[in-house]
Amino acid sequence: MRVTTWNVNSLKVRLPQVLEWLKLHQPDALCLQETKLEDAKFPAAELQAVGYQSLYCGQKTYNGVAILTRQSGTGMLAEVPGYSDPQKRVLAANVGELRIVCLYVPNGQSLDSDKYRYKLEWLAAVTAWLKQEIAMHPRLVVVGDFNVAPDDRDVHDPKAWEGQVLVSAPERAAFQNLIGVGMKDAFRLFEQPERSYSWWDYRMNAFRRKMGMRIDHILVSEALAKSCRSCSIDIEPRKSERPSDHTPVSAELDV
DNA sequence: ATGGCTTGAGTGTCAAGA
Repeated sequence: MRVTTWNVNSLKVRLPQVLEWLKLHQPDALCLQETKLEDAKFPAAELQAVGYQSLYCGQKTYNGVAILTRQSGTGMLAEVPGYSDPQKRVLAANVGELRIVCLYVPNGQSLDSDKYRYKLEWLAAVTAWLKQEIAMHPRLVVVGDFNVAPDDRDVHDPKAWEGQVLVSAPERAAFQNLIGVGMKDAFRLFEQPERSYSWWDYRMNAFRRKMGMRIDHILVSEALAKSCRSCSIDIEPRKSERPSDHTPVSAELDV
């Protein structure tokens, strides 16, 4: 099984690229964030035409998550039980032997923002829920835009970013806490190129200058880690016309 | 220099992203 995560920053704008990418790479599951679409406007027919079924949970303008699969997903859950949140950021489903959780972690804006407090509270709620998920589903894959660069090597200029949102100590601790439910960062199970990032700012030619961050992640449960064959970032879509600022991250699992 | 692009909403120009 191959599982991919991609923050598309508007599925309406990025649909042609998503269709093209699906035809080229044929993952078993493609998890999307920032679809920015109400459910009534989700392009399920266009995706069906290239062989993918859609599970989605969206809203107008902001947020929105989806899981596209070749075989149908079951056991869909679109919110953290007991944590009511009008922002559509969570989607879980069983796909084949896997339980897949797709997350769009709040950005946080800045350390003194209410959005930052929301980010930490949200991560704590999700972590508590994932403890239950992994107990019920040992073959758990948690993917998405985490809006946290776990380590300084995930940041193009750690000095400039020190203490900022995406890298601050409380965010990194929250990320480690989430990992602590029994997950591994699939990307770091393997040798990787220097300066591997999944997001580059649209401004200042950040992509060309390799000024990025690794904030999109695939976490695999410890039970799955030994069957993980690879994890890689595909920077090709970031080179296209009207790219998303994020690029796909994929993992291959022997299941 | 709190900008720099991009998107959505909506038709002005601003919020939000990261």
